[in-house]
Amino acid sequence: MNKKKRLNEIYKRLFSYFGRQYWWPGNSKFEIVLGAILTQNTNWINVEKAINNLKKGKALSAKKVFDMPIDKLALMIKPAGYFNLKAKRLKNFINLLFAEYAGRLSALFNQDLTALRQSLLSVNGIGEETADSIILYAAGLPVFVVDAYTKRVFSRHKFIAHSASYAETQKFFMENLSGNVRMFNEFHALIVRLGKEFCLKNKPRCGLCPIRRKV
DNA sequence: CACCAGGCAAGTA
DNA sequence: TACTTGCATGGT
Repeated sequence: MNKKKRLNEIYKRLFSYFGRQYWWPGNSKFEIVLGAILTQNTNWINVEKAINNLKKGKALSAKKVFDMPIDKLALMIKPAGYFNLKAKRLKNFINLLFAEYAGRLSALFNQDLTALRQSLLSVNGIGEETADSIILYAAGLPVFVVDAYTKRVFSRHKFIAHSASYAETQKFFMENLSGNVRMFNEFHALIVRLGKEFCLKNKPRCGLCPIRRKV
């Protein structure tokens, strides 16, 4: 079986096993954008605590975050880790949103995928994965999100080179998956679900744990 | 105790 | 271009 068929078969099996993942968790596009920045190298449980702090403080809106002093913002998102850094990153994004898009996500998202990606990447603190997460899960445009699990699993299973870059990995998925936004959404979520639940804890042949063991 | 979690940018060679 | 390091809380 060729790579393309195998890749689509893997998606089918993951979906059959785990079912729909209902990503991105969150009740608004703004919450998704914040979550995307807050979850950088951080457990989602900790991100939820940070978002709950903002909810409890009735601060979960672009305007509220824009008006909030950065020190106060940092304190509220503390459970998400790297809180000083992430407070800056949130501010960087919000400042662009107000400077260029009148504080409206709908205005930011009202451009083609390439232009939107460039806009997001221009923010200090938004890299490729965060940008693509926002594009796919908040703007609903077709881009495949690549994360550490994706590279780890699919390089160890020889779909891509171990040295594959973000762009190369993304290209492989987007050129070989038969589906579109719906499938990109579910596939990335399923890969994360797989990583969360099925790492074999450093056993040989585990394609999920971060430590590379000889097989 | 060690190690990791849905990265990113800045510094170094 | 290709590493290395700082950032930080909370769970296992």
